[in-house]
Amino acid sequence: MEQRLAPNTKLSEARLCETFGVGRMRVRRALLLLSSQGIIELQSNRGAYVACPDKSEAHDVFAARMLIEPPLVRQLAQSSDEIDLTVLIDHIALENAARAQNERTEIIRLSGEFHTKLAQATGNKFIFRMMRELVTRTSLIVGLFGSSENASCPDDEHSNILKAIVSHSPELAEQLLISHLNHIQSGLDMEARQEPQDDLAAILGSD
Amino acid sequence: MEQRLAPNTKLSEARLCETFGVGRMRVRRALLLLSSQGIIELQSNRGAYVACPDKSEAHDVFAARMLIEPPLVRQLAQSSDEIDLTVLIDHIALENAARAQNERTEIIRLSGEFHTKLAQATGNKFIFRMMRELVTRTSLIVGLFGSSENASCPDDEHSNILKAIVSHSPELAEQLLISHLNHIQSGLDMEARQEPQDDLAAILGSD
DNA sequence: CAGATGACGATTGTTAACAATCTTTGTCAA
DNA sequence: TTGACAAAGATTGTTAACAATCGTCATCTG
Repeated sequence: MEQRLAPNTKLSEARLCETFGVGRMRVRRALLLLSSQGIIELQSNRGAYVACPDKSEAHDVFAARMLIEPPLVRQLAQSSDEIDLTVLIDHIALENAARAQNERTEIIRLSGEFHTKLAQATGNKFIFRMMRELVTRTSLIVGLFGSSENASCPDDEHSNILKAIVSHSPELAEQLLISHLNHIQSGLDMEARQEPQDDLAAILGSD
Repeated sequence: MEQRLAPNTKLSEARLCETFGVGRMRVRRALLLLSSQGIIELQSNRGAYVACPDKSEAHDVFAARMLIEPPLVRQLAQSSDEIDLTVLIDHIALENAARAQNERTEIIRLSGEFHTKLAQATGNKFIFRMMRELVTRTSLIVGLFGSSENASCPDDEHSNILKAIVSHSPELAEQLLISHLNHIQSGLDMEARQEPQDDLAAILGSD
C-alpha cells in the first residue's frame, strides 16, 4: 500500500523467501493474491512482475473513480449525520503534520488513504473494497507519472471536501471532489515515466 | 458464475480434487482466488465454505450497485455512438430465447450477465471487474432470498434499458435502471432463505 | 445421567524433493 | 563478426509425504 517498487521489477520467489524468511508456499500465495488485485502480473513459468500501468490504464482508473467517487461523496454529504467522520478529521490532521515536515512518502500514502477512508465511512464493505483497489492503482500511477513536487494531492482540497460533507452540501462536495480528481490527473506527465527506487517490505506487508 | 451451490456448503479439498481430477495445489489456488472475491470463505484449518450473505450484506450490495450502475448507464447513453452495443443486443435475444423455453437456471445466469456486459461495454477494465464482482454477489443473494418465480429480472426491463441507451436518453436509462434494481431488491424475501440444490461444476469453471 | 477428558480419524497446512520451462552462456559455422 | 544451435544454470510448477489442527466419539468421573 506504499508504492515503493519500480514497475516491471521482477519478484523472484527465492529472493522473497529469504527476504521475508518464509516458505515458498506463503510467497506464492501472496503473489497470487497480489496478482488478483492487479498489483503484480504473473507470467507463466516466467515469474511475477510489478504491474506497469500504461497511459490507457491510467485513463481507465481515473474514469472509474470519476464514476464512483462523486456519487459517493454526495451520498456522504446527504447522510453525514448518522456517520462517524472523526476518523477523517483526525486523518486530515495527520496529513497536515506530514506535510509540515515535508515527508514526501508519508504524504503520498496519506493522500491515498484519505479517499479510502472516505469510502470506508459509508460502512459499505463493497464500496470500500472497490475504492481501495482504485486508490492502490492510482498510487502506482502517481508514482510512475507524477512529477516529483506535486505528486501528492494539492494542499487542502481534502480538507475542503470534508468540510462540504460535514456541512451537508452534496453539490459542493461533489464538485470539489471532481475538481480534486482532475487536479491529480492533470498533475501527471503521461509521457516521461520516472523510476522510483526500490524498497521491498512496504508493498508486501500482507503475507 | 452460475450460482448452483448451497451457501455454507463445505468444499473439501479432497472432494474437489477427485471431482475435477486435478492436484491439490490447483484446488487450493482456486479456493484462494474465490475467497479473495468473497465467493467462498476460508476458515483456518477448517476448510472452505460457500459464502452465505446475510441481510446486511445484501443491503450493501444493492447500495453499491445503486451507487455505480446509474451513472454507468447514464454515461453509456451519452456516449453510445463510439461504443459497440451489438453484444448486448444479441444478449437480449439470448435472454428471450431462454425465457421462452422457461429455463430458469439459464435465465438467472443471463440476467446477471446482462449487467456485466453493460459494464464491459464501457471498455473500462476496472468498471467491468467491479460490476462483475457485484453481479456475482447479487446472484448469490438472489439464489438465497429470491422467491422461486420472479428470481430473475422482470421480463423486458433489460430491453427497455438498452433501448434508452441506444436512443441517447441518459435520464431515462438511469431511471429505468434504478427501477430495475429496486424491482430485483423488492423481489427478495429477506426472512426465509431457501436452499438451492448442489451442482459443483458451474461456479468453479475457472480452474 | 451430565459433563469433562482423551484418543482416534479426518482434514488442512507445510515442507522438501522432483519435473518442466525458461534464460543465459558458450561454441561453432557461415 | 554475426547468427544459430546446444548445453548448463536458474527459476517456476507440481507432486507427494509429513506435520499440525480440528471434530468426533468413546470412556471415565462426579
